[in-house]
Amino acid sequence: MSTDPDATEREAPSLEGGYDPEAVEKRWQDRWVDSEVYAYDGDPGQDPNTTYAIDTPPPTVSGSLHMGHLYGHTVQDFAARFQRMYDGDVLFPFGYDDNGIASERLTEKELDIRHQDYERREFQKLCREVCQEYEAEFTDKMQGLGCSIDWGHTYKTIEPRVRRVSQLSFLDLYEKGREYRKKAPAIWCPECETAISQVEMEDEERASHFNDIAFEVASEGAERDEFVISTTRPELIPACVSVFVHPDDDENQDLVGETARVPIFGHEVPIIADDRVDMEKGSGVVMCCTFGDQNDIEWYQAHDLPLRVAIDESATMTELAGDYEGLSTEEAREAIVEDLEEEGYLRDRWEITHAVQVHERCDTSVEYRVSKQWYVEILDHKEEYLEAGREMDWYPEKMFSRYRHWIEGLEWDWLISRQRDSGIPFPVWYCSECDHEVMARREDLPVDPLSDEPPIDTCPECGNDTFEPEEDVFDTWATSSLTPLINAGWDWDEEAQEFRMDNPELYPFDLRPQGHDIISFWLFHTIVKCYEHTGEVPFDATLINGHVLDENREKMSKSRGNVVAPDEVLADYPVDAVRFWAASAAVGDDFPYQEKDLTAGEKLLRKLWNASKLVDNLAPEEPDEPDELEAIDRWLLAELDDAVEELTAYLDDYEFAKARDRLRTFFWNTFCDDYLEIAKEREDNPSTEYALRTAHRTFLELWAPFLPHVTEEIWQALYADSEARGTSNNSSGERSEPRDDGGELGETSVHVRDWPTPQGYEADLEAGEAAMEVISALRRYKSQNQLSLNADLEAVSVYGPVDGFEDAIRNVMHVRELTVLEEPPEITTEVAAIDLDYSTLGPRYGSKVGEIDAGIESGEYEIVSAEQRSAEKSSGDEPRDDDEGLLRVAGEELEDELFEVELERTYSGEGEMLETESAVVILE
RNA sequence: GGGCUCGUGGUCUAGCUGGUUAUGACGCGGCCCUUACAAGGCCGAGGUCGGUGGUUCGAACCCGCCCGAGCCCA
Repeated sequence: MSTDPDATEREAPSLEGGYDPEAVEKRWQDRWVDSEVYAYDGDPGQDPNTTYAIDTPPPTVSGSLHMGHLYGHTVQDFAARFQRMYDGDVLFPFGYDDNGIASERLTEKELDIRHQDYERREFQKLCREVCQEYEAEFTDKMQGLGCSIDWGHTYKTIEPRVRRVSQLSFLDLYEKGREYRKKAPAIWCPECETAISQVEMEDEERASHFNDIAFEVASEGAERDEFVISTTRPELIPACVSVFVHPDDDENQDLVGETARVPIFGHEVPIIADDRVDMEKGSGVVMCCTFGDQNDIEWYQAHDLPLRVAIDESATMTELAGDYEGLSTEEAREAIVEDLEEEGYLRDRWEITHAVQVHERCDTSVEYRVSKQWYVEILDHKEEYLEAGREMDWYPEKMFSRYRHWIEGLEWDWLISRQRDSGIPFPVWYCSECDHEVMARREDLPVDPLSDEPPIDTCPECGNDTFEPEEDVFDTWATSSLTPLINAGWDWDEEAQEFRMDNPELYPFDLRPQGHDIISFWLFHTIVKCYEHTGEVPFDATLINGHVLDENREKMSKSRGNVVAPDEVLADYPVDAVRFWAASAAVGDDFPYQEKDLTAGEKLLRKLWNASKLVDNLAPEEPDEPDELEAIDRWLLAELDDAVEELTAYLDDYEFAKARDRLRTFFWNTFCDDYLEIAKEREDNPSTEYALRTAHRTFLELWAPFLPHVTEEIWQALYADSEARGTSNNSSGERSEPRDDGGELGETSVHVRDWPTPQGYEADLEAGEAAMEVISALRRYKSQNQLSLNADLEAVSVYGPVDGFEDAIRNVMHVRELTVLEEPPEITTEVAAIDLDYSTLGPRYGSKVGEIDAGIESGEYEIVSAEQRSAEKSSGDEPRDDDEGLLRVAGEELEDELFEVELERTYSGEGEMLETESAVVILE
């Protein structure tokens, strides 16, 4: 704490002057962090039901904070703050994903080095150092968002603890038989020189050429000498292993069973029938190369074709390409086309654009290569993963179908090995004689086989005593998918010989939030991993947030230059205003960033501030509750009860936009515009003073999840002290010496209070409603007559249910003489319209409704009043309930509950008549 | 090409287990300094719910087709 008295004074929360978010927000952010207000201090034995845990997807460090981070974390924070107040302990952790290729590149760039020049552990150390700076900056910015993250509960995917968890995970799945190592075609990035998984590919439109190339028929006695195939990749011709024709392709059926000679290279390949041929494309005859695409792989496997590798791991032509050896695929393509043309094999060539599959990280088009890789078997558990998805609550629900379609479309097992120089290594060695797999011991983890020795001296299979380390590292998703386990402190218990968690009460996590673009891989992989390890679905619910678009509802992108940086926004607007904007979108919907929406938030902060000042002026801090509240005050608190109830339900269901609007409307319109205006005229009234303070405290609590800074400032300025005193009064001993500022805030903060519950106030809500209508009508009258709102009104009569609210009306509208009429005023009424209750009329009368409508329209109807009816009935036989009127129309008798008569009133007395929904007001 | 989603006053939106007067905010026009707030209050204008066909007594809401936008996956 500062010793400078001026500074202390300036720093103290107070309602003096206007609200100054710039100073206030920073101050509270710092104090919340310093005092660890949001620290998770649940204990491992506690009830999981009162523990709310969020599993946050860790952002990549090297990327700067963007609107997606801001929005995503703010939405999570709404849930965290609400749950913390509502139902017990909350864990809102934070992680950094610094284990990926992105941070390696960052390190290389920052230090101007190449990872190849370093030993793996050394390079990782450098990565950690470089990332640390970026992480510090990122942390700072995250704290500037005011999220209630527990900064004592963080992790980095590059840290040794996480490496250990990743390797443990690998060993566990291996022992469970869920992982295998296999030599098979895999998707390969020649730029990164690594295998990648299906999910790391994306399609990109590229300009290319279609080439029609003639192949000779080599076998004797064939019906023709040659045929033509079309390809975009002539450089694959040396890798051609067969030619395919569709079995239904009559035109080319003669070729099946013959042999083709590959142009230039001269090797001969079989011509085979297979229904995977696309007959619509080109000539209907296609070549199969190892490998041009996924189809080639299927053919290779189905027809047991030979492997011809013409392209190496760096996309350079191999020895097999003959004269083209050493060229890049691009160069070889051009050279081969030229030579084909020269030798007369090229029959046609034209430009096209087509979708090429590229590695999402570097945009290099991928190859398919046969190599030995590690896989997690997933295809056989698709049903279980689907079922796991069904067990979770999806917010919004519709997002589940994306997950389902994703799983249904899976065709490959999950390839988890990457041929990269850094990352988390496989804890595996292989016998140099028999290739037997040797796993590290759990207690030794984390290990790096490149620098650590295997746990055994001789191979149990063949007795050999030399081993080769596995050089590959894990796919980063293999680690990122473990965050629930990392957050719950999952580890191997050597003594018990089983996995256990430091905080089992956290798992499964209550909420997994993330953007809708990463459902397919991040969420999916996390479910796969955690489910396989624990047999449980890792999340009760998943919250899928939409994207922040630009003001024209277009996606923000660097290339379009329409990116809005959080820094810029926060420089101009209070965090609370930004949060209020973030709460405006229904969860799952994309929504635009528009400045005017931030202004709306700013206005709200100002309103809350000013209303608080007024409340503070109107009522003592802690008024006693009177034995009997007056009608107007009881009405407010009853309305507040309703609001609390609805709001709680909305928030519990992640309906932040609805909660926000409900609260804003009630606070602004009902409390400020209606009640406060009335309260101003009721100074020194104990009933009103009590209601004012009760409502005000409750409003601060209700707004706290949305507007944490301004509510904390007001709370601390007005109530924190008395609450602290109150607590000590209730407890047995004296109040303990105030601890340092930090510890105290953990108890006095508005954010650690209990969420409000309805207090059971009962009031005549109808009367309140009628009174507000009357006030509104009088306001309208003044406004239309250009009177100021505090102008006096001589005499007003009201006919309507405003019992108990007479004084409120009189005072707030400055009515000298208010009369409540027992009888309707001198008015003549005339039927203006008849409203039918179609919802019951429709089902009952069906197509007759049209006639009824027409009858009313044309005036051919009769209203029989209750009196008339009873007179009629008295002559009839059965006397029954005759309180009700009747409507005779179109040959039907409609009962009272089916229609309502709208009257047009004409006032024949003195003065002016104002009408409202449920009251009549006469001004004299 | 397949799937999902969306299309409501000038702008952003609520409403969508069908019920006839379509919600609110911003913007716009007018009035009002009233015991906090003029960056406030009050009042008002403005939409037939992308188009079209159908189901129904009745459709913004259900169904078909079309147009437009976005996302995911090939």
